Amino acid sequence: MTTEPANPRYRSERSHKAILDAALKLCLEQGFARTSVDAIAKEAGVGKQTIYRWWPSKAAVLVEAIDRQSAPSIEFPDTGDIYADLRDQMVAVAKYFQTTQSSTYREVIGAAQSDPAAAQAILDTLVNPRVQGCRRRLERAQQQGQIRTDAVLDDVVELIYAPLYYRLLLGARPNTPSQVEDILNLVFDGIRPQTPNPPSTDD
Amino acid sequence: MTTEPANPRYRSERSHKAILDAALKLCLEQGFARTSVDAIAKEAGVGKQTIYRWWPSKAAVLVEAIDRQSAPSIEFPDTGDIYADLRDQMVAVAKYFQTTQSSTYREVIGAAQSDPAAAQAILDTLVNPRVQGCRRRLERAQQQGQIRTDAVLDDVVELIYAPLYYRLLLGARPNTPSQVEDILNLVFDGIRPQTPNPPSTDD
Amino acid sequence: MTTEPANPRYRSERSHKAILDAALKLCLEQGFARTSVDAIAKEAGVGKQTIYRWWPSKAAVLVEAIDRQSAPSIEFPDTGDIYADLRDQMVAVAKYFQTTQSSTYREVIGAAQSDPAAAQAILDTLVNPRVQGCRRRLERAQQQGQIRTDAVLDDVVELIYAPLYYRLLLGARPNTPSQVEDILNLVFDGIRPQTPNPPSTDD
Amino acid sequence: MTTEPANPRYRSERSHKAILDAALKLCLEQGFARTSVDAIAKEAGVGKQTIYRWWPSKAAVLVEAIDRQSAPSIEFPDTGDIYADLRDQMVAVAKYFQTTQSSTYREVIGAAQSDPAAAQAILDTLVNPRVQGCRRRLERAQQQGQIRTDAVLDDVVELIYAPLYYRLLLGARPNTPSQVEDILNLVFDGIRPQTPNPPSTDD
DNA sequence: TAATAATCGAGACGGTACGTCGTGTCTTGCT
DNA sequence: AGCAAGACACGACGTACCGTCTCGATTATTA
Repeated sequence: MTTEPANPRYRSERSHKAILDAALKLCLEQGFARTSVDAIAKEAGVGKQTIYRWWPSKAAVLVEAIDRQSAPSIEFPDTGDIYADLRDQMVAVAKYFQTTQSSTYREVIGAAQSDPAAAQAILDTLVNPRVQGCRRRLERAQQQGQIRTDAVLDDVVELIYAPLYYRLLLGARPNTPSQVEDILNLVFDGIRPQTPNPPSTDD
Repeated sequence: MTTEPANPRYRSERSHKAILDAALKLCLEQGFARTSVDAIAKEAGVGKQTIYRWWPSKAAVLVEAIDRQSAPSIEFPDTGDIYADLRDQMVAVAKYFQTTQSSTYREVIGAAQSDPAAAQAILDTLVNPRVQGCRRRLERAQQQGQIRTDAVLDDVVELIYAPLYYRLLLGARPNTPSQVEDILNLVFDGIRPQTPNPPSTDD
Repeated sequence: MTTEPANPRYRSERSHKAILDAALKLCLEQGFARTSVDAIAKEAGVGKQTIYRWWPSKAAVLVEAIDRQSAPSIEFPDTGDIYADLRDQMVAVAKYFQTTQSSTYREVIGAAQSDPAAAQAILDTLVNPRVQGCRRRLERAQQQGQIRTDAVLDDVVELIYAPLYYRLLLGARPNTPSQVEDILNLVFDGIRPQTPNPPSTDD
Repeated sequence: MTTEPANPRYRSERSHKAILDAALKLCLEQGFARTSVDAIAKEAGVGKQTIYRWWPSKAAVLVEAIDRQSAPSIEFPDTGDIYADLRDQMVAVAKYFQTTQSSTYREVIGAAQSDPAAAQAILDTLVNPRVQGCRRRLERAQQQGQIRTDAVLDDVVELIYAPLYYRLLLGARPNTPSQVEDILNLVFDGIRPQTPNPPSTDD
């Protein structure tokens, strides 16, 4: 795990799990900001020192907890239809971003703005693995001719995920499935007017 | 600012400005998280009460301070070329997001993840005015036929701004001018392969 | 009060008193060592900071509290009979040293062994005023010819008080009134054998 | 030492000594209060458990360590002149009480105010053996007519030692050889005015 | 011009949480 | 099998801030 020290000489597996569970539970109940390390320790039946021994901060605990919780759903689908796969994945993310649970993720990203180590942990543990999954799926699609060959895929990944995070973190508009689809259509077809030159075009 | 009262009488004007200046200065020097209300009050030569009289939180102070600082650059350019205008504006934003000053903005957005009132202030004061400026510019471009008529402009605005915020807040990659241009090209042309020949589907 | 800072710009008299009362109460109930600053603060309905603002340590709080409690009994009696006065005072001290309350005093002296500031406060606040009272009484007695003129009174004071503290702090034997009287007789008459016959010294 | 088990087998002898040495060394360097059991264990190259196996507390360790250190000087001199012997012994104690090493002893007595077991160990191990030595010397002197026959020797011992401890633990005045002698003269001759002439009473 | 009222600086207040240290017990794995 | 090394639950430490509440001094208005 990213946020662990190099040398877990030995750690109590029971305590480890109890800490992650307690952290998630309390954040769900009262929010990340209102959840103190003391409270996590008490809820987990653990000494505060044990938390500080294995994680550098409250945020780091929750990065690992969130990761463990969401690890199963990490794989990107591949049905052969890149549009459908992207849509399904984005809708799944959008739905998660609408849940109460994701508030914890949101607040952890917020805390990471003042905590470079936490920011790095988020990237390494939560964001990049999923981004890479998306990228690999895009690569296959590009090889199959479903995506322009000149598209820089790292940019494409960002273009797809960025609106979801924008809405999550700025809160201007909620992440709804229909808007996800609107965004995806724009990403596929662009905003340039349909080429006025005679030989053209889709709808 | 949203939370200001009707009658800032007496000595208030001087204090008001001193608070905003002190807040920006301290955040620049040591970051938002390490800047306490006490410290702002002391730096501004002001009683703590005076700060709480006008703003509900430290974040709210900085929303106003950042707004005052960036107010001049709020207008969206209109040279007639929507691509060039978007590129110039995005590059300007990207450059700002690379500065040290923007760290304060970044941290304030972070704090807002646990502070709905601050989140609303950010939207109302900092984000929405600029978003609306962008939207109005896009409307003119759409009327001039530079953008597809079926594009939903609110979505387009998000698609343009989201990657900038994504990089600001997730920190995966820096906001460089060249990447801004790559993104903009994707937004304009989409990722779907060119289909010059009318009858087509891939696979 | 000795242990207060020079500049009590203003302090809440209510809190001040509540802290001293709470400290004495908790020490009486569970002993000085088992009484934490947190507990005193909670019992007094006071913030911990308020304690640390006015006293450098838990021991300093209790020095002041004990002083306030015992201030009334500070005066040394003067009936004209120095022996009787010393006996009465010593017996009073011995009785106090046998009470549960004095355990707090005892433990505070114990803590002062590792805390020079507390040691000084004990001397200045609790010990020296009483020692001076005793000394002044001895001076009057010496002038009245009830005490040898060549006796160094500072030493006499110590000789009188020391056995009381010795028993208090070493705990070899309890401070009983009868032993007090034995000691006092020794102090008055010395241990040298009576030498009524003019020519005498033992080898 | 009181708390030692019956069978210190295996590697224990080396560890036992290392613990006592480490404890004394650390207390000398940084004081008893700032010396933790962990630190002693580390310094001695010993597991913490090994310390707790043999002693009930840090104070108990130091009682034994101090005892071992001062055991050689336990015997009371007997030159035949009780005054000279007492003076020599008291001066020796006074000198020791002025050394840095005695700070450890002082602090251990301090800690014992909140630790009855330690208090008992101090009495049994350090104080009573020396007190008994003094008492036995006084007995001989009394039999030789150098001390009043009606003097209760247990009280006399206390009267002699108490001022030394009073100064050690209260710290009002330092333990100097000359003051020791003043005290001793008072103990021998008392404070009552000389009444050499048969017919006499004070005022 | 003096008296009165308001506004503010300074900072004390009751609290909560922090991250560290020390305690005495328990666990692991080396020797 | 015995021990060092140190993880563990626990509890206290002293500090930093929070947001509220005095307290006086200074200012502005009214008498």
